Amino acid sequence: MPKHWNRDPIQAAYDLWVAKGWEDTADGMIAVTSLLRVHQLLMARADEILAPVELSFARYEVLVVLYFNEDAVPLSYLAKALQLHQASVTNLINKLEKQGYLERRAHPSDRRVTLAQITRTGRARTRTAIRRLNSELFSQLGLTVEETRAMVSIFAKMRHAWGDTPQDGGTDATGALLPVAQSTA
Amino acid sequence: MPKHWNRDPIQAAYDLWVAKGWEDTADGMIAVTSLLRVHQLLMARADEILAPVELSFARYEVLVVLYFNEDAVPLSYLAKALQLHQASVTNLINKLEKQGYLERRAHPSDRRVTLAQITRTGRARTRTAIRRLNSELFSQLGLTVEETRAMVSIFAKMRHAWGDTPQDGGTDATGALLPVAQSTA
DNA sequence: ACCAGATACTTTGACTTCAAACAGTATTGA
DNA sequence: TCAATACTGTTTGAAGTCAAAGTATCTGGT
Repeated sequence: MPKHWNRDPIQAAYDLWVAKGWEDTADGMIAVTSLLRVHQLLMARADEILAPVELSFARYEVLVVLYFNEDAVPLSYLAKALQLHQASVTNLINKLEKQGYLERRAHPSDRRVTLAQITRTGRARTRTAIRRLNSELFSQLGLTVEETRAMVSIFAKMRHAWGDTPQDGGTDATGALLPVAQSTA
Repeated sequence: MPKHWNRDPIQAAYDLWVAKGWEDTADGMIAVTSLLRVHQLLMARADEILAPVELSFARYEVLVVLYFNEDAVPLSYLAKALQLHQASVTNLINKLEKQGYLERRAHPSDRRVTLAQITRTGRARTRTAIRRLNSELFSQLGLTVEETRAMVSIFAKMRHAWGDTPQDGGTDATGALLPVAQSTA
């Protein structure tokens, strides 16, 4: 085989950055770049695993929230829980309702609110989806437990550094790493 | 690992998994979940930083490839380099051409091929974009150099485990993916 | 030389996301 | 009371992604 083997593109990018005199940001650059690549692979695999269950990962996430809430929840709650735009939630709910995995309900006292209630079919689908993801994705990352936890730990630090505060205004920093920036007044 | 104070949603998810008896996959689950969240934050920030330059991160990535290739490159090369679908490349190239940051060229010998050539304006934009990302994103991850490199290392191991081989059929899996360069130019 | 199959790109359509504008409902305060 | 403001959800439109089908061109085997 020819000797100009194809190098890891990410390593190549690192060298380019250094060659341009940006060695001080080269580590961060490839960190972001490889995160994007891993995300791409992860999502492709997840959608592949969920395809037989007729779910995308986005719709799976909605169902999981409902699965763990026996009561119907407001759509606005889903937007906060999943950190999605309201319009995205409306869109996902439309699809899932059309599939028969959930139903819209009226809020008993506040007529602005629409509630989402998972159906029996939805429950069954979600169970299957979770089982499949557990066995084919979450346990197959190719990492040791230590590495996995190290990664989660680093992500937690990043989230806190970026002011990714837990939902509504809690002042306590989860990782106790950094004070939570007072984002969004 | 902290306990159950005001819900970091990801920690809460971990507890749910354990409560269901899935403790063996709970680590992988929150690893995937927090990766998605960090990706979400990262992309939002990147697009925010690039907005004044009238670029999205997706279009920025195309320009960076062209920026480091003085010669025009085939669109199919971009698809491989960025791991994108051909149709996505066509779409991005259309936008960038409309913005005047690149031009389509004919391949001298193979008339199937379309080449993309960055323009002077495109070069200037790319330089600005890189400068902004370097100073406002890549160097602001909120991590130490050691943590950043550890993260890259773990990503490399994941990509390797998932068969994310460099480009076209490179069969040699030397340790190129493992340790992050010890730079020190 | 010629035709079958590969390659390169574009087009069309589905999906997911956000932003902005809109409509209906609740809350607040003057 | 009632008008200004806030909140909830939907609609519409733009961006980006993929899959599948279509067009044009090249290549290879006979």
